[in-house]
This record gives sequence, structure tokens and C-alpha cells, in this order.
Amino acid sequence: MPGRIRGQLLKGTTTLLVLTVLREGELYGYEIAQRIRDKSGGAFIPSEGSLYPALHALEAGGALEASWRESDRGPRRRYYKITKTGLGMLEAHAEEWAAFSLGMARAVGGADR
Amino acid sequence: MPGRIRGQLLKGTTTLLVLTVLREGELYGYEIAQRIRDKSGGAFIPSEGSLYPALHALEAGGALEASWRESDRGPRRRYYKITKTGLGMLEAHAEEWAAFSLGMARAVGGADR
DNA sequence: CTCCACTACATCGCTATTTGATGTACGTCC
DNA sequence: GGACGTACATCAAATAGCGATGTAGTGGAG
Repeated sequence: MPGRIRGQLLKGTTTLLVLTVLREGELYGYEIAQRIRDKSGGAFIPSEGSLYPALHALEAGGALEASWRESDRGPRRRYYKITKTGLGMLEAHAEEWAAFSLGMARAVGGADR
Repeated sequence: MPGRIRGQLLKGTTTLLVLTVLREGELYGYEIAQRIRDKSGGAFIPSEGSLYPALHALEAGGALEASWRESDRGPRRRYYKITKTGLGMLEAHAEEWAAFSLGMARAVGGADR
């Protein structure tokens, strides 16, 4: 299994990845990072320095609603829930990704085409 | 047909796109941008502010060899030719893209998966 | 014959975003 | 009590695309 991807290619994908995992249910920050890691097969592991600012921005933009909750073991957690606005944003980002991915497939070729 | 893609998603793709079109033959800068636009179905139109610096960096890195030539009509052109080093770089970038694209397909889903 | 558009190269400042480092704090296990 | 994992947060530095701007040659429209 190839290692973690990092660098410029990741730019702009955090929002899409976060919204995608939150579509499946309410999660807290640390958990979101793990879900993304697991779903991507270890390819993406959002750093804390990119994940938390992204969550704050999404909350400020009305895409997410958040609340603090205590944990049985360990520090308190901030749970995030996707809003109607967030679902619309998710759709838009998914379409953008699809168009981008299609363009790359056309231009670069690859397994497909 | 959807319009041109721009923004953060493009980060890191210019090198791959340039090397890809130059694999097919010698081209000059302006022509490279057009090829990328055409091959991608209009999705990608590298701005001059990103294309020319990228070409200079690739040349400095030994991936491309360049030469000035006069044109019948219009300004002189700088033709670029991919080197052996450039072909190796192309392969590396193509693999990186494939891994990235696969990770996104897993994480986000889409037409495939 | 003047203006505009297209070709062709180049550089600059702005902006967005990721990374790794650093910090705080809690819990568990040895 | 020290190490490790959990959990959130912020910061400086680096990266690289975008639009604007500049230079210059060619050619067509009005």
C-alpha cells in the first residue's frame, strides 16, 4: 500500500473530504481525520494545522453546526453536524471535483480513456 | 460543456500537464497552453503567470531543453523539448496523480468505485 | 490610419492553503 | 511519574496559481 499523499495536490480537497465524511453522521474533529484516513486507504491524513482551521471556516460559513461534549475517557470533544447549507456546499464541491478529475483524465490519460 | 476550472485544486498539476503534452513532441509556450486547454476539453487553461514560471523551473531542473526560433508571423517563440530527466519526472508525477486520484475515488466516491 | 484583437514571452503582488512545530490538557498503563 | 494516545488550537514558513501589467510583432475592422 502506497504511503500518505502530501503536497500541493491536496490543496482544496479538505473541505470536500470533511463534508463527505460528515454526510454519514455527526463526528468530532479527531474522528474526522481518522475517517478520512481510513476511507482513503491511508492516502490522506489531514494534518491538524489544516483540519481545524477548515472546520472553523465551515462552521463560520454555516456549513456545519458544532457542540462541545464530554468524553468518558480523554479531553472533551467538539462534534460537527452538517447543515442544509453544508449539503449544498458538498454537492457543489463534489461536482467541481468530478469536472476536475474528468479534465485530468482527458489531458493526462491513465487507467481510463 | 462546463467552464474552466481554477483555484486550489489545480495546485501541483501544471508540471504534470506540461510534461504530458511535451511527451508528444516539441512545442512552444503559448502552444503548450492551447494543447492543455484542448486536451482537457477546456477544463484547464494555464494562466501565463503559472505556465511560464513552470517552464523556467522545468528547464532549470533539466527536465526540458529550450531554444528560440523565429516565427513567420508574430513574435519569436521559445520551443521546449522533454529530456530523459523530464521523462522520468513525468512518470513520477503520473504515478503521484494516480495514487492521489485513487485515494479521492475511495474517500469521496464518484462515477467509479 | 487608428484602434483593437491575437500571438508570444515575461514578471509581480496577492491570495489560499498545507505542513510541521509548538502548546495545552486529560486519561491510562506500567 | 513518565510515556503514549486522545483532542483541540494556533503559528510561521513554504508553495504555487491567478490576474494585472508590460513589451512587442501582426493583421483586420472601421
